[in-house]
Amino acid sequence: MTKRSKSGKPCDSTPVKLKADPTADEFARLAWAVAHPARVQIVRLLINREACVCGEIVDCLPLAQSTVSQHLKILKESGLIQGEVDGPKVCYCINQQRLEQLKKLVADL
Amino acid sequence: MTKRSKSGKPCDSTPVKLKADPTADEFARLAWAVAHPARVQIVRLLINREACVCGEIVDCLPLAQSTVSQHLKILKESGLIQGEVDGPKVCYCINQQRLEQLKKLVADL
DNA sequence: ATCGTTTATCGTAGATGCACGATAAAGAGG
DNA sequence: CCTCTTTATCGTGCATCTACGATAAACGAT
Repeated sequence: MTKRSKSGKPCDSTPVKLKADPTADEFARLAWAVAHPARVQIVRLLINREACVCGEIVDCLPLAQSTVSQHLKILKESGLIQGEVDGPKVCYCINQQRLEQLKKLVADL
Repeated sequence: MTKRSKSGKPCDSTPVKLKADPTADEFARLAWAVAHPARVQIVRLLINREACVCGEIVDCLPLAQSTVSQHLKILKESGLIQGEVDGPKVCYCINQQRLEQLKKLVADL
């Protein structure tokens, strides 16, 4: 039942159910954040600092302002980006730490 | 005239919309494939075990066989895994090339 | 205070995802 | 032939995503 170091079988058929893996959940959460073309483009825009204010991002995408705002909210909830209020505008930027976490999770696959 | 004239052709700047980015679409496609905890676990399982028949994967997850089969189908359609028929069973394995593509896309963010 | 700008949220409609059980399809073996 | 095993697919219910326009909220400027 516990981990065993069998040395013979190439395909160990230990019938162990994978428990709810917090790492898998976190992975899925981050992956899901960038699982839409618009969100990928937003993330890239912010990484390259080609845009940061919400309005600029809206102008770069062929989507309505409300739709972009929804995508920004999803990205913000995932932790990948964060917004800072600047007067009536909101300036978004990448959360580098979170981005690195995503990169590490994928690289360690 | 709150809106920019569209009937006439002023030389005013058209906002630079991002063209449909095939890379972003591809990125989103691959990210979507691993945007669910069960699929993350399946991918990890296949990476660590080299190959597994469908039944073993089902035994490892707290999901119905039909549900697992759906997840396998999604992963297969993304190209991340591939299945090989072996008698009545189907042996799944990672598509290393596709996995590397995902890693590169994320690493190059 | 009022106006104009900027952004978030609401409400809605259609599409899709996810889970399950039931059933079909394919092959091995008696 | 029939039966068992294994996997894929079907059908369904429920939830969520995605898109939009309309509206609210926050803020600077007049």
